[in-house]
Amino acid sequence: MNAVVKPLYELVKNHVLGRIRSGELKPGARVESEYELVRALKVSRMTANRALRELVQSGVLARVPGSGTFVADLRSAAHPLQIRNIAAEIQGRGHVHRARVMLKELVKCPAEIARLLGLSDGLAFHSLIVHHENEAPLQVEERFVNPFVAPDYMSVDFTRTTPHEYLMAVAPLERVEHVVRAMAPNPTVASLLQLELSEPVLLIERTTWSQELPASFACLYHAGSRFELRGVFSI
Amino acid sequence: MNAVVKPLYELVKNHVLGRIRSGELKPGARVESEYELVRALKVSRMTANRALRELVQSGVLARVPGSGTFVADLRSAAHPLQIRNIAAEIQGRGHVHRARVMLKELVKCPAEIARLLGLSDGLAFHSLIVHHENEAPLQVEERFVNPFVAPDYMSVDFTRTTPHEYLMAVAPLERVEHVVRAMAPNPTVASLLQLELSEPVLLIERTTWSQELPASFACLYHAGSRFELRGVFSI
DNA sequence: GGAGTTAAGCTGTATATACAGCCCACGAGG
DNA sequence: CCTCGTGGGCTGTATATACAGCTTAACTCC
Repeated sequence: MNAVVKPLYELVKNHVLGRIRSGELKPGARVESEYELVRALKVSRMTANRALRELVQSGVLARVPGSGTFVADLRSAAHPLQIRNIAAEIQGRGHVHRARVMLKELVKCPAEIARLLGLSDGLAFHSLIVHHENEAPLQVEERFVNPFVAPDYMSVDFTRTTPHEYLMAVAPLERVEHVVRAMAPNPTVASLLQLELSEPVLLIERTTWSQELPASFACLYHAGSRFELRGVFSI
Repeated sequence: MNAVVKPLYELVKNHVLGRIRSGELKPGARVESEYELVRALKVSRMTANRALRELVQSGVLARVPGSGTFVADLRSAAHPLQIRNIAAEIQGRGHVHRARVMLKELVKCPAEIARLLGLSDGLAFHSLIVHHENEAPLQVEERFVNPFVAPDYMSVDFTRTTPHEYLMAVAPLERVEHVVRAMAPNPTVASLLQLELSEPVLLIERTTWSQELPASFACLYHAGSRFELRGVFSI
């Protein structure tokens, strides 16, 4: 086994990261300029620039044109979490994913959702699907879909393709907005997730846009005791 | 007002993004190679390379050395969410943040937490703080801190600095792990958040590492009806 | 016809060079 | 003493060039 040759810009990044990790450089402290790195580490300025630029993008550093590069103030930095496709997540755990389609219909949707989807007549496709992991219900997915964006929504077999997958294939995704909150389930959701009404539920609201239009609004309900979101952030 | 001159690599990114947004390029489709972009858009290869590299980093494209560049399969892409500092978030809304320190002590902590923090004797600092937004309780923060990482923890005034801020200042943060879930509150948390026991709570568990050591483990409890996490993802 | 070789095309990295624009400190001149 | 200008240092962007390593397809030779 040969030692893996690391790219030079990675070495430059680690040089800076090491001084931050060790505590030598605290938030707000000044980092070497590109030219100083060129002289100290015998690299080209483009290499130093790439290293620093990538550290800015990951939130470790902040740069002020004309002034210098500084360790970012992590107090206000946001730590990322990730929301993944439910079917992919279940399959990634090596388990079996199964979807039960409870409803698939064209309805006049609530005024607030019609407004959100930009529907003048309020008519939208509506689906209610329960996603199972090894036969245990994990997620209830209630979705309203803009018929102008996905006119064939009613003819899709959602036991084979998730609505999210279908929408992405038929209309290129442009923007996704998520809201996560804890709530008590309504009787329908509780029964579909096989929960008591007192058991809390983790709700993810997902709104998607495609080609400048609101494409769909989904409520993803999960049993609090069986579902969690995880995220790791490393500098 | 002059029109803002966009960098060339942004124009190249938009050229590619436009073809994806319009639906012309679907997931898996091949994108122009760097040399094709050089010829088509009259830019240098480094500029095309930067544009494509940044689109890879944002998850829009995937590159295969020796083969080509392709539109990423968004079905498996993860959408980012962000967890922010509570005091910064409240102040960002223009509201008043106030912290009530309920406990600040050295305790023998539960075995599982001792193991998590790598404490052989199980002795850790323990604090319980309620964060208020305009005098309404928003978050209960229970935290166990490794005394070897932050020996002065007990002498800090947490009505002026949040524990998270203090820990970041005293020991450079290296890694943060978050777990988000919905749960029913225990009586202590319910009373501190002024909730009924039946009202669900959004719990964020945060574990931090500093200089190769586990530094702290925190449980952040929020009233489900007053707190939510938000995230936007755009291509 | 099949197997092995070769060439073209691709990404990934690295360098030297150039110019624009911003910031700050220093110094000259009022 | 205060103000204005200037120069040095910094980031940001852009180009031309080079080489390594990988993949794929075509082509040659058996």
